[in-house]
Amino acid sequence: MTELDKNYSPERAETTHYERWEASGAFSADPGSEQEPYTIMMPPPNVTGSLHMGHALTFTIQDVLIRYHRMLGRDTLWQPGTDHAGIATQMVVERQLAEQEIKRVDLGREAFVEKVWEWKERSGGTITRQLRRLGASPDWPRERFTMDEGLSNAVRKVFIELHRQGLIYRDKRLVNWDPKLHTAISDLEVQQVEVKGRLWHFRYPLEGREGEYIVVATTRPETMLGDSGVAVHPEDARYTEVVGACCVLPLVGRRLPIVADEYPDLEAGSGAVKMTPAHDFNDYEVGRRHDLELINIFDRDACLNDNVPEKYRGMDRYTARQAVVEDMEALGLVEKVEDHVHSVPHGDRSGVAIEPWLTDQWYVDAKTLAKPCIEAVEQGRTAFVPKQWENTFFAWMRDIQPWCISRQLWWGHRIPAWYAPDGTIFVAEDEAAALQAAERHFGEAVVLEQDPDVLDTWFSSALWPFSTLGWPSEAAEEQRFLQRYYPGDVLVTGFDIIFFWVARMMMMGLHFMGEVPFRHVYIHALVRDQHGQKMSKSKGNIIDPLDIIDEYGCDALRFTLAALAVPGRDVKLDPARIAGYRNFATKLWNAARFCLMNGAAVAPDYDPGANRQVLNRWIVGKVLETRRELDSALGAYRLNDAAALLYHFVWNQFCDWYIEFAKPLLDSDDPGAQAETRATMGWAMNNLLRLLHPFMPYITEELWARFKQDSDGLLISALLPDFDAGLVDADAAAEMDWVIRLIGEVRAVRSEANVPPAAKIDLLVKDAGPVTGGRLTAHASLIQRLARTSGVELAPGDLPPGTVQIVIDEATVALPLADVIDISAERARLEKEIDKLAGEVAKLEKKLSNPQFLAKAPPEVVNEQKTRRDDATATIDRLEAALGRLRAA
RNA sequence: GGGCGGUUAGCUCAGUUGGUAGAGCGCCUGCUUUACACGCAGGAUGCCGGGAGUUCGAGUCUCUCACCGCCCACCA
Repeated sequence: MTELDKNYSPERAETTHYERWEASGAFSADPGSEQEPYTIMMPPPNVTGSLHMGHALTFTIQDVLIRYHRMLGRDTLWQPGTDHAGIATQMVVERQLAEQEIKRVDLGREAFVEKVWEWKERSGGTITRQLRRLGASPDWPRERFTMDEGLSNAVRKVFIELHRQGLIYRDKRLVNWDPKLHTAISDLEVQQVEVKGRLWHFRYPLEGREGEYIVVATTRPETMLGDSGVAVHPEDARYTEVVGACCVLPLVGRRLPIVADEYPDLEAGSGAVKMTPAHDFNDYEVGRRHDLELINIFDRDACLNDNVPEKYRGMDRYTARQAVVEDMEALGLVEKVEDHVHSVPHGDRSGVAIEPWLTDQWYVDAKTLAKPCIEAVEQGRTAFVPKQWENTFFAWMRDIQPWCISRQLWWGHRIPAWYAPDGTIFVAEDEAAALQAAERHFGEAVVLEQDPDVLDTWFSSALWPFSTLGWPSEAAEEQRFLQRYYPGDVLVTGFDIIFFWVARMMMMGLHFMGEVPFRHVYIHALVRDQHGQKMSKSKGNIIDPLDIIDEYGCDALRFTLAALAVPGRDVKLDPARIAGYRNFATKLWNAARFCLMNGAAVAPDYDPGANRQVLNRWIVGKVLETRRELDSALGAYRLNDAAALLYHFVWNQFCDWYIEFAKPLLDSDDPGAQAETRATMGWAMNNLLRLLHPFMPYITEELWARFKQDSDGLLISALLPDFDAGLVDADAAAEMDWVIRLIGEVRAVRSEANVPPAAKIDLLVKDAGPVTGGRLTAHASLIQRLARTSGVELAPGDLPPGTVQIVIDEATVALPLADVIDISAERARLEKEIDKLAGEVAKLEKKLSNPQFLAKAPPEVVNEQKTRRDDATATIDRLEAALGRLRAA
């Protein structure tokens, strides 16, 4: 056996095992397998991305689940890939070009897209390389990119189909326009930002009534240049008289009808609202009801266009705001100005205020597609974990708005629509098909122009669960793949993209595959810093997972994230915790080192059921029980419970007790016991490594080579041990628990009574409980070693006076310490213990004397309380007796 | 305005069907106990945010109040 170094070195393990895993084919799904498949669709990170803590959490969770199911023998598919991330990627490349003073428009569309592809080839692999550093084990040969040919086919096919079904349509309506990026964005890409602004109260002169005004309030004075009406509430007595009349728009001179509409709030502002239907979503609706004119006053940069008086043309919206206010003031038409805090919609990518703008865009009829999704979740065909997210999902889906899917960008899936000179639209697979359709339509060939826009990135992501599996290819192999791996078992993701992505995958999956895309949606939380602050560059509190891996090792990071991944709660990442789990890795390493130093190894003919030593029978049962508890924790996506379980088993059972107890047996001159213990220890380590592997793949793989049987390959491909109830020995467990308690008590006495550490003492045991007769002698060496005693014997008769006594259930153990210790300290210890128990007895007595309790509580609970009281009372008696004997000294 | 989550040991947090309050880190006291000081042994610390209710019994269920956080909508 090779000696191990004193400490585990993560770098070495992390640089050797990944390639071996990958080369072994362990990551790959096997469609020919007899085993049941287990599928996770990896949420494709942005191709521009680099690994942050949120990624580390989500991919660790997924990798734990995948490795665990792989070790259950399932045929696992973890489908990896990246997202082309339309706006994000286009911005990255534009920024790089800007450094060379090249502009996108100068390059032209084709050349620019070519540049983006070049960038992708050069730099797009960062995130997947970093995923490898995290130890993630997806099926890399199946890696997909949302702009791959196959996935692009899927996008076109879906677009064409939905269009044919009337579920995709072109419409002219107000959109969220990003004046910096020059594109429409969806409602979800809009962030509300609190802004300290002002509320200007303007006087609009009433037509034909000298000196009379209607006062309107606005936060955006510049939009008045596009006003086409004023609205008041029909029940607003202040204005009944002017409804139907007109006022005159200052600076412009336009006549504005005053209309009555339910929209204005009687309480707010002046009660009268200026209407700018072309630049405000609410005004747009009011305008439609009252046939108000739509006056578009902005160009695509949100600068004023020719529909405003000459002096304002070309100004940007903020300059215009100032100019309008000044001019209104000059006219004496500003009634008052108030400070006003309100939210202003901003583009989440550009960070500038979005402008509602009237344009032609493509929309998905989300309302229709959402219906089956709502039903599917109601019926539990897809279940959210934790369940409370279903409410969020329902709320959004039930009130869903049309989804604007066209983007005025160059990087993305070009919309498969062509326009004839007369505006007729032909949606088709490609230009040739469109031309053909046009020719049929017009009876002659016409020139077509393709829609210049691309699709929202989330459109292609919505197809991910089936487009990555080969849909819509008719090829037999891909059909079989799709059949086998759709729907997936679980989707693991953060709550922030439930709407962006989860909902849309549900829509597309149900519509095109006729079945939900996944059975479970496991929603994990955000990773925050140790004080609960969101990590952000501006706060400077970012913890980079790669730095953590360098400092503590990948396994420590993974184990930490798993241990903190409580369903439904945010993850607060405390570096002290990571160090703690790094220590855990070291502990495991040294336990293994001890095993090796003592010749522990898996013996080919070893049968755990044939163990004769109680200690060995005990640990075998414990290992298997741990396996079973691991199942129930992971089955409920409780990775934190699973991690805690393994941590405590390894440290507080295996290391603290089993290894310590094994020492005398390993030193023993009974060759049978020695051999059995070596073999059991090897078996236990072998299985512990399996249980830990999903969480700590590197260190376990590193150690595996030393604890596996020759025929075993890599740990990643090993199976978890089978649970066998026959190997769980309850008697052995009771016996070992008793011995552990005894040692604990002796240690406590020694410590509290200030017995010098080097002093060896004798133990006399009366009524040794489960450890009867010769069994006590069998454990004597364990007890001696761990409690630092010189001998352990059964007391022939009554316990002698002048001894310190320990009470464990029915047993009393005497330590002849009277001359070594501080008697008063010992007396205090016993009295304290008696007090504690007396308090408990009092509480139990009160409960047990309550007739209501006796009548209504279930009998087993009553009995339990009685037993507890009786035990405590008996223990008090023995403690009192011990106290008496101490006094007699 | 609508909804969700949180408030448990000094800190960060577990506590799944109501039935003796837990972990990690930190703290205190000991320890060259030949796997491990990234260690070992022992110890202290909680009216489980306030109030009310249901129940034989509430950290756990209901209502309410307070504070913190998040999501959605709106903000003329």
